[in-house]
Amino acid sequence: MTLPDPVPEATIERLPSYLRALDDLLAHGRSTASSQELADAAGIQPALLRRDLSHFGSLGTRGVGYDLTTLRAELGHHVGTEESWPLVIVGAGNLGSALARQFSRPPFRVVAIVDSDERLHGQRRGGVLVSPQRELGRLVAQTGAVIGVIAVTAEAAQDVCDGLVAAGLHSLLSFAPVGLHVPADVHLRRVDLAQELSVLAYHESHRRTEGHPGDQRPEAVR
Amino acid sequence: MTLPDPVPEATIERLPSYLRALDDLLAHGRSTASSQELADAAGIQPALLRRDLSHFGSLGTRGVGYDLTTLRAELGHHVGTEESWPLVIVGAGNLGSALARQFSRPPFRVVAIVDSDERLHGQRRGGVLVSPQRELGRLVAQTGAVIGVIAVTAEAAQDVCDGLVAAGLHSLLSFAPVGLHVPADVHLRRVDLAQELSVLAYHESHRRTEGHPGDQRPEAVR
DNA sequence: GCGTGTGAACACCTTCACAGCA
DNA sequence: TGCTGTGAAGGTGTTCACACGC
Repeated sequence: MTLPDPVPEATIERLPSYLRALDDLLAHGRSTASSQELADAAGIQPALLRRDLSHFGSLGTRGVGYDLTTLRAELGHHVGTEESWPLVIVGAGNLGSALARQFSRPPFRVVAIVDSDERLHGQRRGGVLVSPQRELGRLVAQTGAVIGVIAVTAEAAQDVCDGLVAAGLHSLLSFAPVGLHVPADVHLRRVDLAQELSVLAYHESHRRTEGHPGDQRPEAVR
Repeated sequence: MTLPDPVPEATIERLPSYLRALDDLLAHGRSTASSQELADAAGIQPALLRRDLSHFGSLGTRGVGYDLTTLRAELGHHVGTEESWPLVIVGAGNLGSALARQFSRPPFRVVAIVDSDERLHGQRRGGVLVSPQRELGRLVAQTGAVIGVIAVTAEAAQDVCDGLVAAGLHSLLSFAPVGLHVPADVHLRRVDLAQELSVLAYHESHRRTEGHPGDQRPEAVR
């Protein structure tokens, strides 16, 4: 109705970069910018930025560029930066603890942390109490958490995932190094740190072996 | 020479999943498996797994499947799991500290951690001393680190990145929420935690708004 | 017969290049 | 004239479906 076509996933993934670029330019006192300038700030090609923005309507002015304040508001509205997103983190180990602090800034806030290790219960992580894992359902209902973060071992991950889905969550971010199964209406994203390192190791293994000098990619990465 | 075509990046990114699937099946006492079984274990389509493996030669046997030990050895060789990869981590904050522990398992090992905050110098993170950031070059040379991990603020990231490149590293993993610029022969991968959450927030924002029931994706995620 | 390996079709994403509007 | 918005082309990745070899 409001949007003509379904915004491509690849575009959605770039919106945070665009918001950062907009904030940067606004902080420098700019009020308008061309796709060229915005793309430079975001580290991509101008044509791609224009195509991405076009999915949200005609936000620019031909011959002029984009009004930064208007664009910022429009994109922010779509990403939901105006709202505040309550998170629940499962796992208060090294990673979970770091995430508890990392994720405690607008538009996100950590409203609950649970762990199966009862020695951690009652401790705080970034100001939030660690609760027993069996209270997960009650906590989600009570706090209204809408995004679940899975920071537990590969073995425990599927159970935790099922628990979060059963608690009514539809958006999950997993750091566990396993493929998780979720119902079709649940959005699951994975961050696999070991995988990232492995990809680098792969390329490093092949640097001298098959590294034709000059067949690499362009300079900027997002 | 040895490999006919350049292995697609997407394939390389799936190799860690395949290694995990292989280890799982081997741990269950299996010695052979079909692409169907392997794909199930990795959470993908059989055809995709066959296509991926085909880039490394004819590793299976028609009518039978794949020999798990052989395949494990072959893939491990390509990913470089036989070697041990020394990492240097820049930034000993919440995230850097968690990563120092997270990344201290084969085939990776943390050989150095640096931070610009001198109050952290001399402390330990997962058994490794935190050193002054200005010693980065010397430490890389001394320890032979080949992969650099950037766990600093967005503002400091480009400087740190330049420092790691100047120190001779060609493989970098950045957790800073900015687009970094590197020379063409450097492999840079980014993990943007805020971006992951933002994508979930985007979908959550649109769950009721435009959520046609039934236009979602299949069940497994890798 | 069975399951791999792969040509061909398909889907998605990015880049090019330019028409069209301020 | 200058820059957006976009049709068309190009590229990359995935799925289909079947010929081929064990």
